[in-house]
Amino acid sequence: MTHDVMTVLQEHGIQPSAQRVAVAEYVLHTDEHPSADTVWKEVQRRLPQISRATVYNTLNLFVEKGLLRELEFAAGIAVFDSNLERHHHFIDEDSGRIYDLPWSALTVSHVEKLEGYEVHDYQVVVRGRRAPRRKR
Amino acid sequence: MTHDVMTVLQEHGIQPSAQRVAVAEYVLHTDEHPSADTVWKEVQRRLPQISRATVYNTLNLFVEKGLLRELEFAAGIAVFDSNLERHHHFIDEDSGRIYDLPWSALTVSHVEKLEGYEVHDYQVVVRGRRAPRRKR
DNA sequence: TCTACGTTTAGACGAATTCTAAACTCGTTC
DNA sequence: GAACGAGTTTAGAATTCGTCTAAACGTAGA
Repeated sequence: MTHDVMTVLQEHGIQPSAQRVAVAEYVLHTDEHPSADTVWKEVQRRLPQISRATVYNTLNLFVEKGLLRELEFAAGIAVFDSNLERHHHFIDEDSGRIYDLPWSALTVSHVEKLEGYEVHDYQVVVRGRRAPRRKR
Repeated sequence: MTHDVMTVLQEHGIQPSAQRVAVAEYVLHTDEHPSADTVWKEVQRRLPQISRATVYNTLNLFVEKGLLRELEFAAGIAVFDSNLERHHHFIDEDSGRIYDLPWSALTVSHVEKLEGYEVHDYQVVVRGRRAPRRKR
């Protein structure tokens, strides 16, 4: 298991220190979606002396190296929307800006009958770049 | 314009103070999706003495009164995902927990040919409740 | 005018995250 | 094997976003 993780790190060009292995071990073997602080607390149970900064650095490194993804829609700050109609969202990867997409622009199938889930609402989050020279 | 906004506030049962009008004016007439702090900074340009707490209170009041929506996917904390395969997400409204939905569970149509946008990635974000008594 | 209630304010507070500078590790060179 | 240097980790300070508090303020109605 530990060995696996070391290989994965190396394959991504990450020097496998003890701390990084411990973080990777936790983060790659959970199907939860832990926050950075949760990762810190969990990893501390195995490696009590690990510092918070290391965990944050490591997670950011993993994201940078493609080992992990930061959840696209976890913006980190509260964002407000004066458009009360249902609509989807487009996130510009360059600027981080969020644009509205009309509800009718996209269609999602099967969403109401998801097995095991009671659906109250949904939307599509699209990421990319606003194409140049097009009227808005 | 100011008059418009005052009417809107009153229609939502909000006492229209100078500060609230200024916030409403900015927030209802932008198609950006400003963060609370951005709103504060913008409104300060018109009303330099306005305090941060007022802006936050006002925004929350507007959300409560249905004038504004807080963006559903702004989780407030960075969350990481070790599942690098494409997948959708389900957010449990009770617990705030995030679950993965297999990519094949949902289909989105028209997304690749969105006019004016260069699409790199997309996903569906579903909110609701996990249905009781179902195997995961 | 007086009262009462709602509103605004500055600043303290707290949580999440980043920054900084020093200390540590470890492989390489002399 | 001592000295070096690059990379890594550390504690704690700093920053940022957001909430809370208590006092001051404003204003509508008796």
